[in-house]
Amino acid sequence: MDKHQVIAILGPTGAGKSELALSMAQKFTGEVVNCDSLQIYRYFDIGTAKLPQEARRGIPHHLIDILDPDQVFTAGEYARLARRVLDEVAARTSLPVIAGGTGFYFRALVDGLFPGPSRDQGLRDRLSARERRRSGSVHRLLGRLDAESAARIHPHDFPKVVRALEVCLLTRRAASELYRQGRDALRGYHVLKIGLAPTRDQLYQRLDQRTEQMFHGGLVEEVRGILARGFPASAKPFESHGYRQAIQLLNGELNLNEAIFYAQRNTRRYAKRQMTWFRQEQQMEWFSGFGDDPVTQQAAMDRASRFLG
RNA sequence: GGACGGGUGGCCGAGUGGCUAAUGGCAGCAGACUGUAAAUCUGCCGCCCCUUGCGGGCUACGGAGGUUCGAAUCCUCCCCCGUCCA
Repeated sequence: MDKHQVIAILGPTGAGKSELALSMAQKFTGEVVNCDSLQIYRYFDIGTAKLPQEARRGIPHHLIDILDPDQVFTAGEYARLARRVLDEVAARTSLPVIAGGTGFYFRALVDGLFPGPSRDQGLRDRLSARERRRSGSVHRLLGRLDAESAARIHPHDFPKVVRALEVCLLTRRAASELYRQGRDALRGYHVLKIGLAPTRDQLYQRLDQRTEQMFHGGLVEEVRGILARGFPASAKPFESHGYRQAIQLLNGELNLNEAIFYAQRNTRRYAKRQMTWFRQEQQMEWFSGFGDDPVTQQAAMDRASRFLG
């Protein structure tokens, strides 16, 4: 059975994924499929380093600007949408080029999630209330229902404790047991995973610069505009580095220098986490350097050619 | 010249006789991650040693002495920094 081909450009933020993906799509008549959990949102442009429409050289970009900032979105949701996009792109014999740094979304797309229930806000509210009453009680409850998950998840990691418990309560089975049933992996595609790995010093330097530029280039105004549209400061995407500090700046909790400092720091930490994540990703083909560097780009292009050829 | 305040591990900064290799933050390193993941969480972080568990050794709180069973913590002198008075 013949499979379609997909190229994925992965790596830490600021590594030049968007640029490389764009070049790839252009060269191999492809279309870019976003795999970034924040570029999914409308109006979040500057802080997410979203490629402006004018810079896309006419190449179609998918899964960007498809959600309002107050809409709840999940990895499962992403996987469903992305798979549909992949099928559509492939159907018109175009090459899907996935680009993004959200490793979890990418894994949900390619490896799949376990067949479990969706999130249940009501249940979560109740669990949160319970936790507030007695700290640690939710983890203890998980221990009774699913000792294996409880042992694996740190008691302090509340979000993960809640999800495991949610699965247990909704399915009346242990989450760890359900995990063993496997994941619904992507079928019908060969995926070439290209990882961008610039040196850390250079990456951090670029990130620091970029972050500062965001603040001088309208990030705060962008945030003000989003709020003016009626979206609450409590919206999920505002919890991300850069945006969080912009909100705090607007609230007078930070001055500009502090906001930049914290945004830079958190961005660096994020990049580090991404590297940790992608290091564990199977079958990655790593390229040193930035995706917008001609040498790196050429090397990646050559690899892609062999993959497609 | 005089009066105060201060010199602590890469940085900031607690600590004011033993429980202190020394709270905490920053920086750094490593890791986890199965439906809000740019989120959330964990570990290491003076040096060396059996990679053996709360193990052992060495060097550490400006410098040099001293008091003490024991000092980053007390005393003396010296050096440096800051503020003020001259």
